[in-house]
Order: sequence, then C-alpha cells, then structure tokens
Amino acid sequence: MSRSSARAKFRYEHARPSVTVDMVVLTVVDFDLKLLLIERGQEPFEGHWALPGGFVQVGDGIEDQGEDLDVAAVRELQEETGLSARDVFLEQLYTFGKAGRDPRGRVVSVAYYALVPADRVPRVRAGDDAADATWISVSRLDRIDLAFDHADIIALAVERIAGKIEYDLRLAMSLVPRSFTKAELRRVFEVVTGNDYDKSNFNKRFNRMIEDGVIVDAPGKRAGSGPGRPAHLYAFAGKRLAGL
Amino acid sequence: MSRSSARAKFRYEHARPSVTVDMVVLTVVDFDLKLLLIERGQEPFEGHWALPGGFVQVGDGIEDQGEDLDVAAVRELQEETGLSARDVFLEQLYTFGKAGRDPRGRVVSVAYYALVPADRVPRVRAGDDAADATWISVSRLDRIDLAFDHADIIALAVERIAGKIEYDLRLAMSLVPRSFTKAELRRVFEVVTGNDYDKSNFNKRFNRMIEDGVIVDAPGKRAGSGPGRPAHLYAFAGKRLAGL
DNA sequence: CCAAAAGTGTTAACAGTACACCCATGC
DNA sequence: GCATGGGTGTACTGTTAACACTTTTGG
Repeated sequence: MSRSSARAKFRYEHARPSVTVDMVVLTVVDFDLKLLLIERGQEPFEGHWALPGGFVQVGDGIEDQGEDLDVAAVRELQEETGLSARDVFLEQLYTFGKAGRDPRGRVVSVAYYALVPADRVPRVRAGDDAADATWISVSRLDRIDLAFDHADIIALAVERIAGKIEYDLRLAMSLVPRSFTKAELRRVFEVVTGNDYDKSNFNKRFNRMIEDGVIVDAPGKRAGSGPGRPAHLYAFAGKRLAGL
Repeated sequence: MSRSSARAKFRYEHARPSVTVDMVVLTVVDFDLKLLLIERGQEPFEGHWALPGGFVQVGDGIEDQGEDLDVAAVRELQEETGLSARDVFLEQLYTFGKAGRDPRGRVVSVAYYALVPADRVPRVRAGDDAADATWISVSRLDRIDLAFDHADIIALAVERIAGKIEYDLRLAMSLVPRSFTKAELRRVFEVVTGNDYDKSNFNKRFNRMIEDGVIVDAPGKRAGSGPGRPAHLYAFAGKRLAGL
C-alpha cells in the first residue's frame, strides 16, 4: 500500500468551508492612523471597500497540503503592497467564522494585522480584482461602506493594537521611521491609543529606554525643518538600524 | 432566477481545507492547573492524547452555511464535558494552520480555551472516538505523548492565560468556586502564573476589590475543615452568585 | 525680541515589595 | 499550649501624573 493511499484512506469527508486571510495594514502618517483598503471590482459588495486578502492555498490536500497560514498572510501583503515580512510587524489577530458573513458560501477568515513604518509606506493602486486601493484615515471610516464584516475586523485590530502598544515595544518600533524624534514616537502612541501623553513624563519613559540600551542615538541629523529648536534623532537598537 | 442560484453563481471553486475547533479546557484543583485530554481511539495518533475538538459544521455552504465558530466551540465543550457556555469562560485563542499538521489532509484548527470553576468540574469518561478522557496536570505534560501540534496549542493557551489573569479579572472569576476564600483566589493566581504572591500584598489587592464592590461577602460559611482559623467566604459581585 | 518646539525639574499621590506581627481555631 | 493557617500594619521603593520651567532654533 503506497503512502499516499494510506493517507487518503483517512481523508476527511465532511463539507469544508473556504479559508481566507484578511490583512489589516496600518501605518501612522501625518498625525493619523491610516488603513489600506481595496475597492471591490466584483460582486458581492462591488464598489464597497474591503480589506486586502485572499484564499489560502491548500494544494491537493494530501500529498501537497499547500501554504501555511502565515505564509499566505505574507504573500497577500507582498501582492498588495510589495512589502516583505522583514519590513513590517505582522501578527495573527483573530479568526472570523460566523455563518453568513459571505453570501457566496461559508468562508472562515483568519485576520492578520501588519504595521508599516512611516518611511516605508508604499504607494498603492488598483490590482487584479480591485477597482482601486488607498490609505484611509481610521477616524474617517464611519463614512465608508465596508464589505462583509470588515468593519468588525478593523475595530478589533485597532483595539488590540491600542492596548498592546503600551507593553509591547515592537509595535511602536514598527510604526516609526528608522530614525525618529521623541515627539514622533510620542505621536505614534497618541494616534494609536487616542490618549494624550504629557511630554515630560513620556520623555522619562524614553530616557529610561536609552539607559537600558533599547534606544540609541541615530548617526545623522535631520534637515532643519520647521520653526523651533531642532530635535535629536534616535533609533531602536535591536534591528532596524543595522537591518537594511 | 432563484436566490439560491444567484448565490451559487458566485460560489468559490478553490480547494478547501477542513476546519476544526480544538478546546483547551482548564481548571484549578488541588493546587494544580489541570487540562482535559482525550485518548485517541483511532489513527492517526492512536493511543496518543489529544485536545477535545471536532469539525465545524458547514451545512451545504450555500443556503445553509452551518454553525458559527463560537457555536462549534460551545457544542464541542458540551459534548465532551456536559458544561454549557454559562458555566465557563470561553475565548478564542489562536488559529493553527501549518501545512502538514494533520497527516490526513489540510486542516485548519481554531483553538479556544475554556476555564472551568473548581466547583463545576465534571467527571469525564470515554466517548465516541475517545478511548479515554481525563484531567491531567499541566506540569506533567512533558511525560505525555500528544497528538498533532497540540503541545504547541496547550503551551500558547497556558502562556496567554498566565499573562491575562493579571489584568482581566474574569479569568480568575471563572476558575474559582462560587464562594471562595482569599487564599483560594491567591492560589489560583499562583498556579496559573507560576509566581508566588505575598499573602499580605495580595490581600491588599483583594480588599481594594471589596471597596470597589467587585467582591462581596458570601452568605454562608464553609464547614470547618482543617486546622487553623477558618477563613471568610467571598463571592464575585457580577454574576456567578445570583447566576444560578 | 518673539513664537514655536525641544527638553528638564519638582512635587505629591499611589501602588508594589518585603517583612514583622497579631488572631482564631483544632488537637 | 502549640501548631496551623487567616488576617493586619508598617516602612521603603519605584512609578505615574500634573505642572512649571529653561533651552534652542527661525523669523
């Protein structure tokens, strides 16, 4: 008995749902939390805005079981934005599987979120089955027609990130440019959480990270821009400085 | 054109994975964090221990899209333990979807965890395709042959709960009996996190919860048990006291 | 000099930690 | 009485929060 038939013998025979990955791609630009949305070019929800995403490749399901969920997420991100896994912070968010969430049939969607640094935000444009693609301010989402249950997915992503940025430094690290000022980092926190942070108190946290070696001085200085005293530039020690 | 054919027109035609829910059912008894495991009676992994779980019912996928993921989790819990959703704290954990995690074919598994109060721990026994079922101490899991990637799922659940119990009171609420002593609550925290908590300092947190009305005095008193001064009994205000 | 933005210092309140001590019960 | 576990008090430390203040730049 060959191995494949030995496997096939135990094959499940139940009805199966489709499985997709949906990507909540976020970045902070211009004092604003922005989200990548695709305008659907097909039914259902033609003309509505939706999260980028697509089907998980499953192979024949026996010999070739297809791609990992994480790989599917990275692939979708690459296809829609050109970004690679090294450029962003990517993490699974939640799996949405209510019956009826897609009128075409049963679809279970594994949602991921991706945080894009401000200095790597790609220009986006219409793709295969997308009529259009743009970055939309999260604060203006209520005026937008979203497809499927994507409003729920986005709301959960924003809530999760707002909570997690306080204790997981990687989130802020992955939203800020390679070199950044104290005020820029602070504004990332403010935009993501919706809170105001006292400048002095925030700087104390910041200075502690310098003492701990988490943050280091950035080599160059930024071109003198607006009015007021020019700010020091810093960088996270870990990776991004030497990374690329 | 009937509604069903209008929908069928848009039906997805991709290869689809099977989707299951796996349940990490935990409780704290006898100073120990315990986990419900099933001994598999069939290949693959016959004789190995596995998490309770099963397929998500999908219906025909068009007119009837089957059950929600959450409903599937509640149903599996009920089938294996007799517990209802009201008895436990139930939450989605993570979705495991690596290719090759099940030798029979592509399976995406949505993992949930359920926390069972110490006074509602059901007796369990062998079921349909389970040779046996028991509560096993999490600290002794390294000696046990686990099926599939269930060791990873359990590890993630334990880690998540250990982190979350510190800031989400619902977890401790759902592990402790309807009425409980300060020491019992403290031991739940100790067993779940693996830390030691200073009695006095823990009691301060506890007393603050009383001031805030989160915890109230429990009516009766417990039968005099061991040596030493008998402890006061308390209950969480919210629900469990009046709940049933 | 003035506006604007960067950056520092001071204080009080609060929460966490370590540790010593007292109270009530069974035997 | 004494062992056992329940329960409290105190002093120290570190973090947070509010707010006033100084520094450096462009015009």
